[in-house]
Amino acid sequence: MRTRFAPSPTGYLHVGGARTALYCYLYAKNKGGKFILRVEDTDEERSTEDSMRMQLADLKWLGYHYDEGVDADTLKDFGAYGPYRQSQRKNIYKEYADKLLKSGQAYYCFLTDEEIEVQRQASMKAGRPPQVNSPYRDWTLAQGEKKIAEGGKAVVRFRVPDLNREYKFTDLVRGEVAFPSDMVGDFVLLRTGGMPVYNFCCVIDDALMKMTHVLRAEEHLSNTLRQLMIYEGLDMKPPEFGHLSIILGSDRQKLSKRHGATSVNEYKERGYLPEALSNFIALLGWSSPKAQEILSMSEMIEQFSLDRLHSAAAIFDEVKLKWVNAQHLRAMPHAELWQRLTPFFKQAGLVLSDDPNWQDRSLSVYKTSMEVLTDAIELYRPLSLNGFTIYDEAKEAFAMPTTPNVVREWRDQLAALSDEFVSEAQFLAAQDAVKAKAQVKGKELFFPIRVAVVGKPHGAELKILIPLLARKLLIERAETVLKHLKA
RNA sequence: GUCCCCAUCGUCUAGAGGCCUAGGACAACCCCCUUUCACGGGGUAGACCGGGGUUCGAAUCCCCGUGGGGACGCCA
Repeated sequence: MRTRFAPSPTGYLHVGGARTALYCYLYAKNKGGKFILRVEDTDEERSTEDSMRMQLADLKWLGYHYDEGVDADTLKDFGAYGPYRQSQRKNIYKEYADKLLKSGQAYYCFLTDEEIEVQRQASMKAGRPPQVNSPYRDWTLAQGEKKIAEGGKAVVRFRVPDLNREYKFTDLVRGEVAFPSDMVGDFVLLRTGGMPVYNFCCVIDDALMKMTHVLRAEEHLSNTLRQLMIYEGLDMKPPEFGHLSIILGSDRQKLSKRHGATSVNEYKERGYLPEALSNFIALLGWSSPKAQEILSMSEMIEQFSLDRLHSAAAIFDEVKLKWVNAQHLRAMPHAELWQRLTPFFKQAGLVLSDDPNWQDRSLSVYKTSMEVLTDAIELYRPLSLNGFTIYDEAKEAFAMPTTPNVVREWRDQLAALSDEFVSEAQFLAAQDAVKAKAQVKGKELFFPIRVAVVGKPHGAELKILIPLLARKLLIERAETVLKHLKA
């Protein structure tokens, strides 16, 4: 049993593509089969190695490990059926195109774009599907070759058999599907430069790479007819096909840029966990037999089956994605969660304690207020060891005549303690002492202390924050505020 | 235009002729927990696109309509 994901490197990895990859991966792993990655880079204009690198990195981040394909880091092929980049398989396609040419199932066509366009318009007007009717269809191979030798530029077209019949196949997700054979006209196999076209190399590769199950996006459903014709022409056995419904935006249009983030990488940067993204997209068209909503990768592998695939299109709802992410976040061991958080802290310039114990303690406090990893940045900012800034809002507290005295008392209370950290009880006691000694209450008490802790009179609750800040640091901050007051 | 696919709460879905007074999850609303917020717990509201069949019986099967989507490239 072999499945494959075959992206074309013409941009970032889209969440729709990620879901296709995920289903292929889950299915292969569930069946103990192989999952293969093939790069469909036959569009020389749009394909870039950079895109390929990005997509492979995204796939790796998602954790969909393939057994054969192109390595994400070295970009080297691995596996027994390579090369895995179509651009490196041109000679193979040529060989099969020649076979079709020789057997009369394909022919050289010298039609120009303009001529084709005229035909297309005419067909449309006549209420027929816009098909090409090539005058070169009946040329012999020798005639075509002669014209090429004389400098003619030709594509290789498949000669669609004009027997009037239906092509039927059983779609893995849709059941029986039938196409009338006259639905398509003679289509291109090889471009003028000899580069093959999707429908052709897809067939050759799926056959040569011994694919047994092809799961792909719904937009390929009608391509299946052409591919079936090629399989037949080459006397090769087609794999099983399954066409996945597409993912829509909130306006029921195909999910695109204007709906917001569509690329896997964007979700990564926004602080989503790969396992949560996978969990969420899996549920867009598949359901757990146990009606489970939150699943780990291994649970998905275990429970995955084709018969629970849903054939209707689904809308991508970021609100639910967030919820799924929060669930995964909260279920994660603190040490691991901290690791995932680290790059975001670093990027935001926060310097936090490297004491695992402290990290664990802080996560117990903050974990439930985070939905995505990036939420942690603002949560942890007041705890940063390097980042004590006195904000503009603090001037309201500075304007109070009682403030210098309150801050001094606060510092003294801290200095009188001895532990590394100040407990909630100690803080409450210290606050009461300040209140008594400085003879203030309400705003006049809370604002200065708050400013001396977080640099502004508002924000997270002190009794939660204080126990996470080293006493030494609290004293330093109070001193800083005092200096600021004198100036 | 032609062909193909799809159609259950706002959203993701369960549902394979009686188990359906249509179940779950997100979101919404209410209550409880909590000195605030968040988490958590409990509850309320909310859907079978329409019309015809078939059947004792239809969300489930068939037909038509409507709506949505896709394909019709020297893109994939």
